Amino acid sequence: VASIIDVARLAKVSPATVSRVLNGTAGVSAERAERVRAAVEKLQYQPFSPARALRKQLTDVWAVIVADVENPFFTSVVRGIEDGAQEFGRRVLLCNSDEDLAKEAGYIDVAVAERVGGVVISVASTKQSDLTPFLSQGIPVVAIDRRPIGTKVDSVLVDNRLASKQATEHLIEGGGELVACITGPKRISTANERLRGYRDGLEKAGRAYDESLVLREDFRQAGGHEAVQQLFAGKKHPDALFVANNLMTLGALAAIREAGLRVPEDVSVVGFDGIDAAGLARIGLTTVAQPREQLAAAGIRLLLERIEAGPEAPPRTVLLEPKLVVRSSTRREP
Amino acid sequence: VASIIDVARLAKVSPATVSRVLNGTAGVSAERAERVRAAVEKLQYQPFSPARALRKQLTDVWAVIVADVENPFFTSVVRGIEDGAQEFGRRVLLCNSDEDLAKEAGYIDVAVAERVGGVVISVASTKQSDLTPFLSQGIPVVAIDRRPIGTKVDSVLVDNRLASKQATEHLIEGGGELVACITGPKRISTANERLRGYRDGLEKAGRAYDESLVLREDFRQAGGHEAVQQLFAGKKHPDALFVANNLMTLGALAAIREAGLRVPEDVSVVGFDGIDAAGLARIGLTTVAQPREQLAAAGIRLLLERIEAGPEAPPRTVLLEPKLVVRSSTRREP
DNA sequence: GTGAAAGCGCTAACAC
DNA sequence: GTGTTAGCGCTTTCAC
Repeated sequence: VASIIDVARLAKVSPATVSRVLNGTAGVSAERAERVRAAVEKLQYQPFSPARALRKQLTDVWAVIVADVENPFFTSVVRGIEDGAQEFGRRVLLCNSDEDLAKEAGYIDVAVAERVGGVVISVASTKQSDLTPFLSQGIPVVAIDRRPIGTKVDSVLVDNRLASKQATEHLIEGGGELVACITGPKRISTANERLRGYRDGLEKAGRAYDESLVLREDFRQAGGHEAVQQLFAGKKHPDALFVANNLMTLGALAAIREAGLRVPEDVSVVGFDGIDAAGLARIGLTTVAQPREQLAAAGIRLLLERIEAGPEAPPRTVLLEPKLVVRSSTRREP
Repeated sequence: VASIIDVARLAKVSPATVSRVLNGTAGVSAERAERVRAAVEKLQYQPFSPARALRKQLTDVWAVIVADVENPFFTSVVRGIEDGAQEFGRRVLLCNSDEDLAKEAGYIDVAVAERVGGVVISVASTKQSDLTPFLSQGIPVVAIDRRPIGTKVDSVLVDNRLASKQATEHLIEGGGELVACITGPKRISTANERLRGYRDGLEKAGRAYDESLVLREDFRQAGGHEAVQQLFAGKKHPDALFVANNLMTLGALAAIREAGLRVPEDVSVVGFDGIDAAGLARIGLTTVAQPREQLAAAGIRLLLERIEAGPEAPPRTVLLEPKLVVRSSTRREP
């Protein structure tokens, strides 16, 4: 609990000099600097961040708000952001909104109260998430993965629509007669865009859109499981399936297996985002691979540029291209 | 960027009154309180945390330092801690040491500099991780999952040794003749304890300990993969395998599959900790299930009790019992 | 190159 | 109940 004054006293210099040595803000004679360093060492002095933050009206912490920390996609992106932040001497306050608007709003307040240096957020709801607190306080924000509407913020998004269209085409080309789609809730932009791409794919192939083959569930493993059960309980038995989320894909595959069906012989499956565990299964999963590292990297880049440019610069959007990786969970051209 | 003074001015009261209304620290007449709330709303006032922290010499943030954010075991525990922290109005600064001592030391410094209200840490190295900065600054710490030696801190640990012994016995009872073990680096206590339990299991069954059947690799997927390749490249081909980590188990199963071997017919496998993806594979994984929720809950409990009791109270250790869950990746009694 | 001093926004001790 | 005031630890003018 030593303060800068204790250090100054011990080193027989003024607090200002200690500050200068520690921050390298101005020249200090070698001899005195050495005394300061010795005193710091001796007292185990650690500058008290809140005092500095109060003085500078700014924290060297960034907040990362994600919709689900337990989703490997997000942890992977978070990890990338954290690594990047570290390079710039920034710490990361990780907040898990848990797909819950109220929790998200709470964390947004926290980030504002802390006057964090920047925010990277993957919103819980495209329409309802409210980013205006950041904008009104002049805190730089970057939205990633999910599109927030109603606020003009820098964004790093993925071309979900195109990739989903390709995934659907791939299923049809492989002989899929009845292609089903499992996607997420309406409040999540990625869920909608992926559904949109699925429709594009059907259209391109001249197939009719059949509502009974489309299910919306939570972006969780249980959701995928449930959806598959419902699909196969119905009259139409799809022979091809596009699952628009990584966790759901796990659930869907498990349910397919429980139903005694084979992949890809009975049902072709395309998932979304990589799942490490896919290698574990006997089947290699055909999937739309997300550019996780690029998401993190572009997020950091936009954030830094925003910090640099100030709030007046026009918002920018980076659109990344995911890629369909064909493995063995889908049938090839007949 | 409104401050408490702006609010006071607008509400025609003193800053102290505003503070009292916001914190409920003392009675304020209903009328004035209402004026204050209106002013807060009008100005979009958010108290500036660093100023409060400076005044109170304490942050309402907890730090959670984990060894690997990308490991589902840790994210699950982190999530539990975060949920618990929220209940007590605490935020969580998540730090990923990435199994790296230097990175960990950096985060420990940050946590000290922020004077966080408490720390939950899963150390990168049993022997080398240095928790003394917390103790010397009087910051409450709880170690979870991995045992830190050299410092007397509250700990929530799992009885790795016993569970591993049971896992090994199970493999032997199922007809395992040559039981191999893949574990982690020496610096990680859980790796050592699990190995120790494996030896206990062999001993109990009167089997000799064979060093060539024991491999240490990183606690990562690639490590498990590599280890299996090495094992089967050797002269002795084990017919039973205990993998002492969740990610490694994924790699090990993949490598076994690549080698054209069947589980459990050719190789019985027991993993450590649940892997959601196990349900996805054709095989249900027999595994030592970790009490993730209990780890988080006990961690929070010890932290709160430590905060309550102060630094002088004797450190406590909670030992949790993991449970062997038998599924279909192991052969049953012949 | 160095020190004295002011002040960041908040809370708590003190007066009334 | 309420306002006045001091001070938390730091950085940054401003003098010298």
